[in-house]
Amino acid sequence: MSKGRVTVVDIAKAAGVSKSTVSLVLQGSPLVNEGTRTKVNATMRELGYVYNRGAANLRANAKSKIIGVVVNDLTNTFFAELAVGVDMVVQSAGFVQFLSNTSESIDRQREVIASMREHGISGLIVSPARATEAVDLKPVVAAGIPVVVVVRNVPGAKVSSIVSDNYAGTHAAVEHLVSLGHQRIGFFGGFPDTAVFEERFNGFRDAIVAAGQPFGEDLIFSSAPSRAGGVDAVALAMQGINPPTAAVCFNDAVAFGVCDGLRARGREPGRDFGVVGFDDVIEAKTAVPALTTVSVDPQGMGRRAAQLLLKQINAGKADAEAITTSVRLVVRESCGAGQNKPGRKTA
Amino acid sequence: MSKGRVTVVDIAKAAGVSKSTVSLVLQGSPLVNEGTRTKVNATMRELGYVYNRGAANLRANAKSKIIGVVVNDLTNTFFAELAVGVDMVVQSAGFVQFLSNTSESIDRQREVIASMREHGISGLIVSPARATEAVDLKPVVAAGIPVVVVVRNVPGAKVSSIVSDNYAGTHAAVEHLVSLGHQRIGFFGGFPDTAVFEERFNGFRDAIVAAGQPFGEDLIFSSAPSRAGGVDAVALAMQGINPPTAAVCFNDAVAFGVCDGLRARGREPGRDFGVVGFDDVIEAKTAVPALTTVSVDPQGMGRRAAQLLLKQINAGKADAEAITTSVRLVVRESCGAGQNKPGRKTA
DNA sequence: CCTATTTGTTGGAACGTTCCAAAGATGTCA
DNA sequence: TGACATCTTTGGAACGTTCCAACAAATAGG
Repeated sequence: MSKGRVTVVDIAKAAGVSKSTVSLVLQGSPLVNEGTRTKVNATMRELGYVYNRGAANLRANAKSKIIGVVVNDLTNTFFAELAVGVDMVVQSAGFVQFLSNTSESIDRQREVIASMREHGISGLIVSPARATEAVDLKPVVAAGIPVVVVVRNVPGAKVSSIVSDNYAGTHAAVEHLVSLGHQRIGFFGGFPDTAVFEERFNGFRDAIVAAGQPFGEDLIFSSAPSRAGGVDAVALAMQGINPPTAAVCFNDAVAFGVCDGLRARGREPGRDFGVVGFDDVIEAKTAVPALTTVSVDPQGMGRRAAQLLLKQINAGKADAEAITTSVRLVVRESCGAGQNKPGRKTA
Repeated sequence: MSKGRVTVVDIAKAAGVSKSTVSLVLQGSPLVNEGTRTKVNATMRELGYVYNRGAANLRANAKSKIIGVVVNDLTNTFFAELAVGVDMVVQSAGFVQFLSNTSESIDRQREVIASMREHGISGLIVSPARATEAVDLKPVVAAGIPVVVVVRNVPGAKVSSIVSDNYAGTHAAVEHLVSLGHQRIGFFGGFPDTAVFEERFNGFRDAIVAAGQPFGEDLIFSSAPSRAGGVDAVALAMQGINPPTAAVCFNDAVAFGVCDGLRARGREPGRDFGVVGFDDVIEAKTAVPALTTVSVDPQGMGRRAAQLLLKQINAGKADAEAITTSVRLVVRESCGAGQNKPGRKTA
């Protein structure tokens, strides 16, 4: 087993050429004679040669073909999809992905980023843990490693970012509910300590005002941004004196929880109460009722992030680029508008 | 930026010692003088030194501290959780995780495994893509790299495996439904082309027979192992002449789909029809009704897999070990047994 | 026949670490 | 004082690759 691995020198010796020639073959150089090439290739196959990228990366200017991906919560479908999107393009560009999960722990995040640097990543995609600050990314960008943050922005960091148009999303959601005749729409779920919350909430508030409806604190039902949180938010909302008739939710998880909570109270989402989510996770279209939601396409976002990163890696230098991806309201059934159902298809 | 990175020699020069001493400090050797150590450490911090693992791994006998993780479908919560479990223990053992998603593509799987080998992983955990054969893992184990397969077994491969006790799981599910008085129980979802299906199905069939109930092909409602598939299975089941009154589902995704399908037909899962899932994904406990299911704890499974792998890595040699993790029926509401639950609604 | 040019091939140095054998200090004992 | 032991430090050789400069052989142009 641990008897020395097969190296280029072994191949060279066996094939009767020099290690330089083997190296040339390895890189598909046009300089080598066709006959030599096939002979070397045959020998490699025969001896079971495995390329040693570590050794190759050692050379001064070598690029490592490793890109680091850090997500804050892999168990959330949204981020898992994001990672899959990244993996797709990264993989087909011949790179490989170092993926780590931080579980929203900023210490963990620091550790994994440090570890990734030691392994010589040539680019980093990170969906930052809560409370991530510019200083956390500073050393990486100082080392000239391109960084792309996704989903959540990091204020003050000179890095590229790809976030969805949160403001426009909730704005559109409110407009739609208003057009269905709702007079009292609440904002359900999430905690007001993140940039994402702020953006989504602002879109909500401005749209309410723009529709000429009264806006007040009593329309906000804060809770954990999870399914369980959605249940809590409904409980909160329904005990009020003048409960809302529709909810714009912080994300799809909350929206599902809101549906659960409504049913537990004998009210059917879509028929008795309008529910709109945010993210368009895969379950959204198969749930009953199918969830009306703001579509974000996490996988596409992952792909875009990876493309942007690869572009920067190849360009050699990384000018910070801030992209907000446009979102789209996907009308299904949970808002109560699903009458004319037959053809609403998503890409 | 790309002006040469800081190396041990730079540190050595700046601190007035030899590179060997710096190396000793790096490894926390007790041989170095306390004063020297602090001076070197200070210099490292000052110059912004980053350890180069690639170079270190180059030495003949070096262990890479990288472990590869390959999953067949990261967008499925089950596997995402599994990956998180692995990450946890791997991370805290000072290793780092190379994670890749194969999307059930065997070609992709071959590629990523090859790529991982080139990066010198010192262990591999894989949840094999469908139709993976022993030969796909052969080169890896031949290279003396410990391999642990999870979730799905690979027949004939001389590697360790951790799979859940599928047979016992569905067996227990049936027993429970029988104890609730069901006389006609169906097996919903999944395609009979995988070992997992076979095991779960066998547990189901044997339990039906053991309960003295008639077993026939008309109790099987095959479909995609997804939420959408669950809806299809219900459609299939309900058009029969003598439809079942309860379902043991291939997995939780199917079970959720079955609930959706039932509702779409005006029947309430838990009250009018018993539903039992398999996996116990996170959503299972918060769904309405909460899903009765066979708990597999994917995260725990990931942790165990990682522990086993690390053990083998440290032991130097890997004796194949086949572990089946025990499962547990978690009784919630969807089976109709939740009578004594405080919040239960009847009409 | 001599010089260029093209086509393949090649040794050796370099990359950043670890590890070994050995060497300087310093102290201890007889 | 000499012989040892202990503590700390140190050059240099590896590890498996890439790349450069050089070279051999064959072809072409004058």
